Amino acid sequence: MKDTENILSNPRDQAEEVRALQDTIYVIGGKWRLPIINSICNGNKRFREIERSIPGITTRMLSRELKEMELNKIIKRTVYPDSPVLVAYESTEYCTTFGNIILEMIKWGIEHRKMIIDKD
Amino acid sequence: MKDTENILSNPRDQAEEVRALQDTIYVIGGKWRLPIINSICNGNKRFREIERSIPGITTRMLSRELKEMELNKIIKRTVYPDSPVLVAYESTEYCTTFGNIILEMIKWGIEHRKMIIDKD
DNA sequence: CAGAATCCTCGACGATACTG
DNA sequence: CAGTATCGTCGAGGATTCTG
Repeated sequence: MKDTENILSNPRDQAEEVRALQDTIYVIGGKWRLPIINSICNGNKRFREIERSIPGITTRMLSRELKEMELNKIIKRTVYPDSPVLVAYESTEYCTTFGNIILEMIKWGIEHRKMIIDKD
Repeated sequence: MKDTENILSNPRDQAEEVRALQDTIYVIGGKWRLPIINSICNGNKRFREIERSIPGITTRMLSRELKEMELNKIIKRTVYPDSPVLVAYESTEYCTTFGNIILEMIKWGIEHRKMIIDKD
């Protein structure tokens, strides 16, 4: 099984990797999923709080995404029926599995910004 | 500066992180960027070769993305003017900076698929 | 082989206003 | 506060055909 000429993993592995990559992109695709997950993982719980923590997002998009993410068990939504309606969003275990991806993306974004500045 | 009640980093850091995250999403957003980068980093060089390595992509999208990624110095395009036109795409250093993100996303995708199977 | 040209669809996303 | 309801746009992406 030696294949010194080819550094690459075999075609089957490659095919599996592309699929895995595409699956992931499908799940966390779009502009808002990851920022929302990140915000909630950072401890933001209230709707307006999350909203304010993500530049550019609208209530409509936040509402939509939260709803679907709740269905997919990515987050947990709890209503406390006190006087002023209180709702809290919290991360689930599932939610935390995105941690490394988010970390790497934040790292990249910071490095990228440095690069841009250096170039000017 | 002790703040034992708050595990979170301070608001300024959080704001920077969201921005970084959004920057990254902007750069690698869409269905095709990362799969293409991945394919090229895996050693695929020819147009049809890359195309075949990415399930679902059309020549139109591949063409569009490659063109823009060349402009952004994410990849390098070389034409060898031999008898049958030969073109080779190669990764640049810049291209490799996405490595960790892609790796984490592949990991996640593979784990995710396992989960789905176990649940059935 | 390596694409360009065309035409088209549809859904992600935005803006704004309103509700309990 | 925590959303819902409407309306609208625009561009990512798809399907197909054609070219050197």
